[in-house]
Amino acid sequence: MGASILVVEDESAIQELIALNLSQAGHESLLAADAQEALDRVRESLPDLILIDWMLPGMSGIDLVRRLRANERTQNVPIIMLTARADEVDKLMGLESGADDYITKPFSIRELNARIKAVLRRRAPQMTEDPVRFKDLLLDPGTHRVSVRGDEISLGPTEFKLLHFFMTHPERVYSRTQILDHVWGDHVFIEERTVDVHIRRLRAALEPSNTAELLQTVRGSGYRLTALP
Amino acid sequence: MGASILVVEDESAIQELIALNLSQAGHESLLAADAQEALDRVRESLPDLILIDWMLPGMSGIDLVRRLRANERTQNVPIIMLTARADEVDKLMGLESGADDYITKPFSIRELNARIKAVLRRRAPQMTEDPVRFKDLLLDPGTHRVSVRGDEISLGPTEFKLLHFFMTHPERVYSRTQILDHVWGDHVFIEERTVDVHIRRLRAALEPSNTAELLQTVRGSGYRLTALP
DNA sequence: GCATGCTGTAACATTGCCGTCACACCTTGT
DNA sequence: ACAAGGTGTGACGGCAATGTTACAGCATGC
Repeated sequence: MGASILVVEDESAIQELIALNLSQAGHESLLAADAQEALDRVRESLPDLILIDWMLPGMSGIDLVRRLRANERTQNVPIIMLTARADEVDKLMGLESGADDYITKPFSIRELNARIKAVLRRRAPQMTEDPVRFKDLLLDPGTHRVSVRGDEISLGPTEFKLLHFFMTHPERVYSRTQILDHVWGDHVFIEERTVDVHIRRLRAALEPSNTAELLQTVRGSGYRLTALP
Repeated sequence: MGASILVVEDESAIQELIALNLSQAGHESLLAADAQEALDRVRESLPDLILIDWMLPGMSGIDLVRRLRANERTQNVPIIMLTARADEVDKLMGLESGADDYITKPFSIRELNARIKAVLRRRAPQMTEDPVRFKDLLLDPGTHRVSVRGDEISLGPTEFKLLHFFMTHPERVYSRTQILDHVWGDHVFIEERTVDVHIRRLRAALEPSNTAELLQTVRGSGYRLTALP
């Protein structure tokens, strides 16, 4: 814990309420009263999460979300919307505009905390250029090599990305759809069963090093890379 | 509608006022005059919502909330605080102690009803991606694993969802129809007795860890996951 | 032009789970 | 004690999910 959270809210009462609550939960809160101030704040330092009120003076909360999503720097920062209007339409618009979650006012502090915790928890680890280690496996995106205790393993491009994804997201189960999104990229239109085939090819490549059993299938859910039996 | 609501209030005038109002709204009201009585009541049957007066003889309302939140059995029951003191501080303390909402006295019946309705609407404990604990059981949807004190339990997809449902809705009896709706999804056309079979399979899987008795049969009503003997 | 390596898809094989039934057992009321 | 309904239990056929193999297309390099 101990995340930095930007609160964009014009009503000072609610702002203080949230800020106090966040600090008690061990978070650092940054405050902004309108969209422009929020954008300025974000330019200085990137928060781990942004809470945005739907109704803001000047630029609306939704427009702010769009702006944040359009900016490469901020497009991956999770956003929670606060809205007084409980209509389904609003919810949809909020999510479509790019928010990760929304809460309708009046909301309880418990609920707010739960949402924050949930959003922060699924703050996904990114696939960077750094070498990744998992059990005996060593994967280096820079040199594009995979090895087990020094013995190199030869993988095709797709198998490499697939293993890279699993090694940066170990122990977690991912559906075929999620795997397609992360490894192939969103919006690709590929048969889900194709994932199975690549899992098989990856397993075959890992087989000689006896590390294939790390890649488990979870019937009905997807696949997972695990260190446990 | 038709929720059971526990009212913890020492002033009998207000108590009766609320009870009358609740019954007119189609709710069943349970009454308790102090914190201890409230705890006793809760032990018998779990209400859908608890109204707690801030000022109570003996243990204060806030302490009661803390006690309820500390108890595994009651930690997810929504709570609304009634308080005569309108200070922001009080609001904060009430919410931080674990209440879902608060109402300052004097309050209008209309407002009370609105709050109750709102809280009940968002009451349903959701089956999220968060790990769930219940007694010795630990279920993690993210990794799709269930364990008892470290020992993993292997479950099929349906048994997993079934256990997940019960663990997020403990201490409450669900009919076979309700279980089908929640676990299989609405509008499925499946024999109700099928639920029995899956309950049996789940029990068999829990048997080795001596946690099978947590899954109780309530003859004529359905099933329930409970910590009580 | 040919060989090579990789990919996505389809088709077939296999596994494991699911839903249902039949019957045994238990509970309740008369 | 009996009947009647509710629940436990074991077995079984079916089928959906997954494993596996084969193949055609498409780059790339020689």
